[in-house]
Order: sequence, then C-alpha cells, then structure tokens
Amino acid sequence: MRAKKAKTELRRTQIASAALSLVERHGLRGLNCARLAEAVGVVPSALYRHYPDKDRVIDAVLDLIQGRMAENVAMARTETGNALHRLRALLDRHVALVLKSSFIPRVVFSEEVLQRDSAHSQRMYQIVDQYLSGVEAIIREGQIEGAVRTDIDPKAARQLFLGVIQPSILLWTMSDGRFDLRAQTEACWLLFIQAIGTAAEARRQTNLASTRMTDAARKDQKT
Amino acid sequence: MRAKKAKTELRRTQIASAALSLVERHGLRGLNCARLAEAVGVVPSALYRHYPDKDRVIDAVLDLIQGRMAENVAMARTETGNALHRLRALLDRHVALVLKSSFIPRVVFSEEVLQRDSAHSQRMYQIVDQYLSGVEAIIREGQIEGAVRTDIDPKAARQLFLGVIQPSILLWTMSDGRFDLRAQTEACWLLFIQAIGTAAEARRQTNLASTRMTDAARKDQKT
DNA sequence: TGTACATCAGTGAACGCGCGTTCACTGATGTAC
DNA sequence: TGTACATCAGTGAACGCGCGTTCACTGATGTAC
Repeated sequence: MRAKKAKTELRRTQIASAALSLVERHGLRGLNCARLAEAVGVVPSALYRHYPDKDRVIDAVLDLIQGRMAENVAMARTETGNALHRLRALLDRHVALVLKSSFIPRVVFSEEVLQRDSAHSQRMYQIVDQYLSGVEAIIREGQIEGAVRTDIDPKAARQLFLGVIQPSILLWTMSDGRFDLRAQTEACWLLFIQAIGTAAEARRQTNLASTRMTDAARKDQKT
Repeated sequence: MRAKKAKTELRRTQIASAALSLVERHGLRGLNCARLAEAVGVVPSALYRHYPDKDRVIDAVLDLIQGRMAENVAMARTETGNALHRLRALLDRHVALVLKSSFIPRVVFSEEVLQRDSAHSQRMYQIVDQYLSGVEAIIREGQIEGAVRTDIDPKAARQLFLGVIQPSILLWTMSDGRFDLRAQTEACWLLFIQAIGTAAEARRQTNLASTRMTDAARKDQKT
C-alpha cells in the first residue's frame, strides 16, 4: 500500500520523533532503517527523501534528547523550597525517566554512541555538559542561600551529582529488576547531602529521609 | 601459510588473552572473528576448533577481566595506612587502568554488552558486584578503625565510590582528552571523604589534598 | 476553469559490506601393533 | 624401531543474515498558462 504523500518538513519531524521513540524503548541498537520506516508508515528507501543518511537522523534524536533533559532541569528549577530541594527534584525526575522505561538517560550516560562514531561524542559531551551546567547553577544558588557549603567546589559537586545516579542505573540495568533503583539513589543522595550540605541542612535532610522511609514502609504495608 | 598446530588447551588461553587485548585497545566493538584470528595467527574458522561460538570467547574475556579487577582490589587492600588510604589506592588504580588506555573499566561499567545479550548482563552484574563487595569490605574496616563514620550505610557508600569515578570516565571518554580525569576524580574524592569520613579524617584528607595539589603545581612548573 | 507540465514524495528491487558460522578437505601429530 | 592408522588442529570457500544505501520508476500534488 502506498503511503500518503507528506511535506518533507512534516516527515522530518515525524521521522525524528519516531526515531526517538524507538531509542527510548530499545536503545540506539534498536534504531534501524527498517523499523524506523515501518514506524513512520513508509518504505525504508523513502527515508532518504528526508534525511541524507542515518547519522543525520541520530543527530535529530540527540537534539530532541537535549531538549528533554533541558526541560527536566528547567522544571526542577521552578520547584519551591531551597536549592537542595530543587536538586532532589531533578534527581527524582531523572530516576522517573529511567523507570518510565525510557532509555534516554541510559543512552546519554552510557557509551553506546561513542565508539561507533566520534562525531557524535562531541554532541553527547555537549548535552551532558549542558545538563551538568544546570546542576551547577542550582548548587551555586544553594551556596548563596546557605543550604550548600561554600567551601566545596561546585564543579566537583555537579560531577558527583551524576555519580549519585549513574552507577545505580548501571546496576539496575544489569540486574534485570533485582536492584532497587529508588532505594539506592535515595541512599546515595543522603551521602551526597552529607558531602555538600551545610551542617544544618545535612541534619534536616537526614530526618526528612527517615520520614520518607517510614512513609514508604507504611505504604508497603497498606498494599 | 599454514599455522603450526597447537594443543587446544594452549590455543584456548591464547585466544582468550588475544581477545582481552583487543577489547582493551578497541572495546568490545573491536572484537571480531577476523581480527581475533589474525592476532592468534590462524584463520577465522580455526577458532571454532577451540570455542563453540563467539559468545564463549566473550565469556572467557569476562573471566579475565574479573580476575584483573579482583587483583586491583586485592593489591589495594595490602596498602599500609587506614581504610581511606586503601580506598584511595583503589581509586588511583582504577584511574590508572583507564589512562593506560585500557578499555576494561569502560567495558564493564558501560552498557556495551548488556543490550546485545542479556546472558552477559548477569556476568557483568556479578563482576561489578564482586568489585563493590571489596569496596564495601574496606569501608566496614574503616568504620571499625574509626576512619569512616559509623552512621553511614556501607552499601550506599560503595555505590557512591563508583559514582566518584564513573561519571568522570564517561566525560573523559566523550571529551577526547579535554577533560582532566585525574583532577576531576581527585575533586570528587574529596567530596566523598566529606560524606563518609569521620570529622577528623575529613579534615586530614582535605589537607592532604591541598598538599597533593601544590605538589602537582610544582611538578607542572618544573616540566 | 481547464489543461500541460514540473516537482517531488513514495516504491521495490537490488547492491555491497561486515559479520559469525559451516563444512568438506588436508596434513601434521600421536598411538597401537 | 618401523609401519599403519586414528585423531584432530588448520584451511579456504562459501553461506546466510542484517544492515545502510542507491536507483530507475511511479504517480500524486502543485503551478503556469
């Protein structure tokens, strides 16, 4: 059956978002021309009317991913409460994104693209760097607000923020569900607060955490 | 030219270590039958006299990798000084391994294998878990020695230890050398110490770090 | 408003590449007598 | 100790698969007169 003709501008966005969807669900490995064409509703060779090659499609996917991550940061920054609350909100969003079975953070923070093609490495680096710039901005605000210690290096802190999430995602991916992603990031977050929070904040967050834990336990008993 | 015949037991180890060497230098992507056979000095089909398929070769590589990482942990644990020194030694070994252009840690702590085949995920999980068990053991020793706070969760701490290294390796890989791996892990290590070290140790390590930094600066001026 | 033509998105067959793997063979090495 | 045979590692050609990509074509859509 012949697909209805569509303007190339429309098709380009259709292809890009279909590609993103495939990547979300199956990782970059799951993105091939046959599947992509099927998702769009055309034949594989038709893709070449709109993109010169597959790498340009991947570029488009990276653009969309960058947008989503920027959105996550932007949303977190609108949260009420102090800088640590906003950081925590970003962490939760990140975890939620992973649990929503989205491959996006796995793709960005893994090395899937890197080895295949070093041109995409640059883009990836830029995306991660932009994300971490957002983290750093929140941390600096925290230093002004008095929630974050002023004697710590914001560059190091933004790096370690990623360290709170990334290893947990890794192990969660490997473990096939046995690894408790939420609990582990929660535990690492607590340590992170001990490292960067002012003394008062560190105490406050520890108390908050134990509240969250008993809340979760109560919820578990109910269900 | 016909290769000299060799006992299959010998060939098996030759193939495994040639495969490891390829993986070290080019990642798992760089491991294919043609290259592997060439490295061993036989023809591709000859490999099938010794391994039933490529996945069994990868298994052998994972065995070797597990050995290397276990060795790293074992060596670090023989270091003099307290638990934080030993942990720091392990961190240095890990970074050194990466800088020695070895792909090993990248392979293990990335998701390269995972998506291709979930059978290998299990093995990877096991390897990482064993590594982190070593880290956890050191942390618990630290709690007994009084170098590590007793009110922190060793499970979380071992996770965050990985978080000190992994994101830095990621960015270093992407950045094509622009990212300073040593400096960044050093900075994250300092934060990590703030999180898990007892108050006295945290102060001590901060001082040590500033000494290391001026040492490095002096060294830089010399060269 | 209708006709003639140009444009351009969609098609299906085919290509070339890299890859893991098979298979009938060769010939060196080891073993039994 | 020498001969006959079995074993088994190495060979090269070929296969099948998945993949990205090309190309001559079709036919719908838009445009000029």
